[in-house]
Amino acid sequence: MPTPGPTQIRPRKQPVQARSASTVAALHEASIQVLLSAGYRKFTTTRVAARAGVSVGSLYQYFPNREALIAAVIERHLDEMLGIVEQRCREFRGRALQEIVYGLVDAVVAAKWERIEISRALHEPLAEVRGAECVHSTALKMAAPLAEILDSCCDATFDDAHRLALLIVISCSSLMQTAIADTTDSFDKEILRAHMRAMVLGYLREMRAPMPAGKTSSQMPANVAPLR
Amino acid sequence: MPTPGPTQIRPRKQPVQARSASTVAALHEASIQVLLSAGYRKFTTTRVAARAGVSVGSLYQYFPNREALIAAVIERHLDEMLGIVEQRCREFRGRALQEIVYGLVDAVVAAKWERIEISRALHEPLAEVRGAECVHSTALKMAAPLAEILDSCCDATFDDAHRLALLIVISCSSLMQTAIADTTDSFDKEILRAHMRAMVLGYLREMRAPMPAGKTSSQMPANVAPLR
DNA sequence: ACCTGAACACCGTTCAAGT
DNA sequence: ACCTGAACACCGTTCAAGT
Repeated sequence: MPTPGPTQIRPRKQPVQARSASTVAALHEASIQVLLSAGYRKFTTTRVAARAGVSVGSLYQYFPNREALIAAVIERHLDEMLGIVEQRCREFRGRALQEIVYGLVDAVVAAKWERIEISRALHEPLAEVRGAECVHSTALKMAAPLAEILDSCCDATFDDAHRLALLIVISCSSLMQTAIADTTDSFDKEILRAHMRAMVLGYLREMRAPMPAGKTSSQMPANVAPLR
Repeated sequence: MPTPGPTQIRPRKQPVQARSASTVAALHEASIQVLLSAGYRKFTTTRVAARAGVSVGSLYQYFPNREALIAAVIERHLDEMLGIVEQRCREFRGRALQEIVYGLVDAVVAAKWERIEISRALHEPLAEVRGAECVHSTALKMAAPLAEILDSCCDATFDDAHRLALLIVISCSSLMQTAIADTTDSFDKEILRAHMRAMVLGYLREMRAPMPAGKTSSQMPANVAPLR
């Protein structure tokens, strides 16, 4: 007999029929709606199921528990942010350090503010176990292209670019998240953008390795065509 | 009759007899023990009350709800961190920028790591509404002495030191919190300390105002006696 | 293959009854 | 003044019964 093991932590069945696929889609959509309209405190399996127009039992057929449900929303959101970073990293490849930093910071801040409602609603679950895992794995995925673009930079060199990249990603993410969650609005978008630019640039300038031959410092951004 | 209003959101009575004072102390202690031994997921009013050796009813006589209970632990922890910052700010008054930054970063990182267990356990509640409020008000309280020491710096000048200070506090706090909550240990204490030094120093160098007459740049730390 | 909803265990909070 | 603990409402999760 094939794998008679207990049904324990299996990530639940995948939808195979049409109606079940639409059930999953409805649950996804309902999750976001409940989050936006009621907030995480009222993010209840019964409430989400009701909003999706299905029974709780159906919900548990596709999501093993409440955390997995919220994790789905988190993952979608973080994947969007990852996409922005990856795209901008391709665009700014080979440019000067300041251009790279400004371009990336601006893109990320803009993207985050476009999703400010959902970002706010996700603040609490992001700190829970499952959410923190998603955050960490996304940070690792973002650090890769960022490390690459740092290495491609035409006017600076770094030792251990990957570690620098990871720290920048974590630092900027947590800063933006805290700023967005702050209901007193101590930092608006423009102020945060300006300070994040200075913080990342200042950090990288502090950390850059002595220039080797072949890279020219303090020059015009070399005429390297951006990738594709 | 004096204030016949409803008993709604009153922060509960203060202990006036000896036994009730000890009940509050026991609840405080039990909260920390439950948090450390069972984690926030199992931080239950019934569990805390049982651990403290009192009934749930007693708990609700002094804490209006579960959030207020965890908030008490959060506040104590953040107050300790605030104390460290205030003390170090007094010690490093008038020193050079790099000395100030290194001294403060080192002190804060060391203090946080001495409380790493409770810091980890508090990661989730820190993101909840009540916790975020505590974090924000503590950040404001920390920014004040930090702004002052930045203004006292003997080899750099800043416009709007308070805003810089607030952003540094928020940035460093959230970075440390994320690093500590990370169970995969991507950043150990020493690495984080080194990077935080560079990040804060780089940021401030990027943000410093042009030197006015009267402050000397790139000098030995002027022989200014630290306060008291 | 998928859906339903009653049922169970557990938790936050209250309140009448005690000392 | 303070404590107790049963009671209530609500939530996460399961599972026998359906189509």
